Amino acid sequence: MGRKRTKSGKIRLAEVAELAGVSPITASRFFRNPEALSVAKRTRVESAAKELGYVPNLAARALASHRTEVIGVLIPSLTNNVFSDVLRGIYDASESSRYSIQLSNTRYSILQEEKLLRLFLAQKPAGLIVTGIDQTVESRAMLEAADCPIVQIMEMGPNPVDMMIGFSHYDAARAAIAHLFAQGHRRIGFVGARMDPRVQRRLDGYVSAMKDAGLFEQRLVVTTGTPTSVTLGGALFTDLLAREPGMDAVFCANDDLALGVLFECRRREIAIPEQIAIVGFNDLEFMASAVPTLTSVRTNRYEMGNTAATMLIEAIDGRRPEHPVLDLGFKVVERQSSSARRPDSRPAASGAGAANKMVALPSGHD
Amino acid sequence: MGRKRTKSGKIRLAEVAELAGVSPITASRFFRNPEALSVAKRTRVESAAKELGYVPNLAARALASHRTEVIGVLIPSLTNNVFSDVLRGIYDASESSRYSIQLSNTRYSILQEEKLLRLFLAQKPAGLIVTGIDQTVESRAMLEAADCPIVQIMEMGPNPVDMMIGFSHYDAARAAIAHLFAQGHRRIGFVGARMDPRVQRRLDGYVSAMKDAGLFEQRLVVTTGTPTSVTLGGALFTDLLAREPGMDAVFCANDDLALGVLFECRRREIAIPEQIAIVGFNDLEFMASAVPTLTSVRTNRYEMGNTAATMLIEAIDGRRPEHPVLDLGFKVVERQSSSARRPDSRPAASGAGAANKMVALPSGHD
DNA sequence: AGGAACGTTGACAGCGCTACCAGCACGGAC
DNA sequence: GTCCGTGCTGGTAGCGCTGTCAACGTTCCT
Repeated sequence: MGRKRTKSGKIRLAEVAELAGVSPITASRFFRNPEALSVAKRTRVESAAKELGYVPNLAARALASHRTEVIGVLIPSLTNNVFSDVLRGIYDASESSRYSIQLSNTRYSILQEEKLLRLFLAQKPAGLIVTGIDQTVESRAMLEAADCPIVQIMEMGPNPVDMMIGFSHYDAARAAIAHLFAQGHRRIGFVGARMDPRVQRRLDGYVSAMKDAGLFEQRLVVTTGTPTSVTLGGALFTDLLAREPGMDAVFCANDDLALGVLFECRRREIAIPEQIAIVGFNDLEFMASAVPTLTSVRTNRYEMGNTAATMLIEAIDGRRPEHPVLDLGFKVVERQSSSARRPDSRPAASGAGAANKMVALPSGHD
Repeated sequence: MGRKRTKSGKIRLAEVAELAGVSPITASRFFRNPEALSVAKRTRVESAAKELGYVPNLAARALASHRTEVIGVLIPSLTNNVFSDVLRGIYDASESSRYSIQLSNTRYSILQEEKLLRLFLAQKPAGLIVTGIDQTVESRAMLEAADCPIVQIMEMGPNPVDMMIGFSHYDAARAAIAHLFAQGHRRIGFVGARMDPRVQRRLDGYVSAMKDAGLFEQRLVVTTGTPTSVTLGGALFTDLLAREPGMDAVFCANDDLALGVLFECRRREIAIPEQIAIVGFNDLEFMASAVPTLTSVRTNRYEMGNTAATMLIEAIDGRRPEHPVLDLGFKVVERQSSSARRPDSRPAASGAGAANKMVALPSGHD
């Protein structure tokens, strides 16, 4: 195992400059703004750097320039599939840039978020990506005072701190309920877990759609603060069924819960969608593969992360994006679990997705 | 220009020292090794720092000390559920320390890994967590020359670079097959996707177990390099079934594939486990909730990440862990999908996990 | 009592890089 | 021919912190 070799052997900018026959500051400029050098010196520095295998010391750079090349990302969960897709988008976009990602997990606590935000800001990040629009007053003030670009992701809201990319969870839920109405369902239950602000807004959308139709009843709603899981979906559905045996559809706040409901129905020999229709949220990959295939609301998670990071990097580099506030919308993907038609009990083996029908709905701003 | 006030009135260590009536270096020591100060000065510096709201400048610290407080983590995927659990463990362990996590995604490419490793090492990380034991020769050399502690995670191997925590994928696969043998199954298929080194070793374990029993046949194995998914599980199973209609069990290299097989069986009205038994790998949460509940090999992912980070931090701080090489083992969790008993078709609603039977197997080193 | 041993503290000198501004050569405008 | 702008280059002076090591005061031993 290697031990204590230190500065010795390390190539510094000065060495590169010497080999290239220029001053250190000129060499420095080469790495930050090559255009500013004459072509001759540019090539000399370039080949000197390559020859010596020069790697800049980021700490020294940060110290001297009062700037870092770190993008801070605050997300509420590392386990949730939703965020892993978003993160993948962010990392993919950052890879081709010179910025690196610093990730922190708020665990769905805005107090924790505030703490982490303070920590980030102290390090003068190049940019920041934060989840949602429900920061503490203090966090909000820090964000507004920050001298770096900021992107809020996952949802839309009235007062963006800076840039914003997401969709309306409220509208998405309303669209899901509208779809169920269109299929003739009336007694529609709601199942939700870990009621974070976005799940809450889905519930709000559900409630408003049901009220509009004069069909809302409190007992149709079952929620819990517990983290979501497939098993929990089954348990909550069991509760719901006990309260409201006449229910003819369930809207689940996410796909894990929907899968849990599916399995619970199977256990109870409840026919889907004949007796009960199911609609999930997010459209994770397995929804198209389940038996019966499960209707869900598709959200553009990878694209959201990717676009957010791309926008942020552009803004950092001084090219403000044309649309700093972007609604990525959603799609209600209709599948067997909420189809009025009796689902074919023997579809082609690989045809799980064959019955998909897209219902695209741009999410409007309220 | 002279002594300009630092922009944004940033509090420096010197200010804290002045207010506390000590020298800057003493104040500095307070933050690195409070024990070295007398109690009187310690409290003075502490209150001065709090009063001024001092936040250390990490770039300056890194520059002066030739050291950073960054732990580099190299993982092959951001989407895979397996790694999100590991990551959660790592982040949880790092939160109570002063170290921050720098995450990079190798996308299952050891060449990409080598590139990222070089990048990390140039920044003198405090420690490194790398996935697996299959690095390039060059990467291996860099790791061995690195002057920071290193933990290899996810599996066990003969020549740890430094520390190592994982389990034997080979043994785990053999245990899964042994379980199926014990249930009377003989024609056991293998379904695998994205054949990374660890999946490959599961396949090796399967092959050896089958050969030991004189039951191996190449046509029982279906694999692909494509990324894994539930849908893919169904498709691969379809292939397998076409080749080997007499198959009586399937061992899936991961749980997503197993779920896909479950759905495909449902589509084809194949009874589980009467006609075909299913065993998955990883024991994700939904396995206990499916209908029928699905047997899987439980791996300790969160614990692996958490222990790896904890061990690493201890090593960085000079307290080398007692067991630098740790086998976390695995458990074959037997459920309905591979139970010789006819599964109860109406278990208690919430009793999905009631039929679980643990078969603990420590994974030995070959 | 004298001295060694220990614990605590501070002065100094950078770490490797970049901000700032001055200086230089060149060419076009007058 | 002079002036001045432009483009490029380099010198100076730190950025905020810590490694090193010497110097100090105290305690404990002989």
